[in-house]
Amino acid sequence: MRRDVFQAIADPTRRAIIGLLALQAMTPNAIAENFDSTRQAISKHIKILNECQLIKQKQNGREIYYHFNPKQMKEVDLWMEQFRKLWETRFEQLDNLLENLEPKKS
Amino acid sequence: MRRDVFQAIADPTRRAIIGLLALQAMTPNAIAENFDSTRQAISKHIKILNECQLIKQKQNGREIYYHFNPKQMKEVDLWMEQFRKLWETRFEQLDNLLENLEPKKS
DNA sequence: TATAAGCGAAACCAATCGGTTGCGCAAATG
DNA sequence: CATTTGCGCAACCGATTGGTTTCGCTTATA
Repeated sequence: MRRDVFQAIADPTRRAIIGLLALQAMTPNAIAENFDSTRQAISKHIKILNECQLIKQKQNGREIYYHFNPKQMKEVDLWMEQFRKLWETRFEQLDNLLENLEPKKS
Repeated sequence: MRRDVFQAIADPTRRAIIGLLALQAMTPNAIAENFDSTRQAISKHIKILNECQLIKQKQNGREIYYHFNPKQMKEVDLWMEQFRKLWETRFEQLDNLLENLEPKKS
C-alpha cells in the first residue's frame, strides 16, 4: 500500500522507532523492548513505516532486520524548504511587526 | 488544547492551508474558496492549526485574518536535523553498501 | 523430532478523524 | 431596525487509527 510520509511520522511511537533505526538496524522484538505496547502493536507501526519506505528490511533466517531509509525523509525536508527562510531570526522581527499592524480597511 | 505539530501537518488539506497562509494572511472564507469542502470543515482544520500555533489570528471586525507562524515549524526541523546528514549523497553509497551486506551470524 | 522462538496476519474494539448539516451570535449593510 | 454576512460551535456520521488477543507459519534449538 502507498503511504504518506507525513502521516507516518505523525505518530510519536513511529518517530521513536525511526530514531532507533537511524542508529542501528533492529529486529521487531528488539524494537518492541523499548516500548510498553505489545510486539504486534509495534509490528503494525513497522508495517506502516515500511509501506512508505521510511524503513527497509533485510531478512536473516527467521529474524528480520529493519533499518532507516533516509531518502524518503527528503519529501518532508522539501516541503519545509518553502518556510525555512521565514523562521530565521532576522525575519522574526518583521513578522512581529506585521502581526501588530492593523489590517487595511477596505 | 495542546496539539502535536507533526499530527497537524499530517493532513494534506492542512498542509495546503499552511502553504496559502505562508504567502498572505487570509480569512476562513477566503481559505475555504480554495477547497472543495465546506467552510466549516476548513474551519476545523484552522482550529487545529491554531491550537498548535502553526497559525495565528488577528481579528478585524467580524473578519478574522489567519497568518502563518513559522516558529512552530522549527520543532519539525529540529527533529529532522538528526537525519539530515544521512541523506546526503556521499552517504547514500555507503548506505547502499550496508544494505547489501549480510548480517553477521551469531 | 518435538518444542520454542520470531514474526506477520486477522479479528475485534474504543477512540479519534474529517466531513456534513444546522444553529446562534456579533458585525456590517440596506 | 430588518437583513445579510462572517464566523465558531455542537451534533451527528462513516472511516480510520492504534491498541489488543488469537492464530498460524517458518526457522532455530533441545
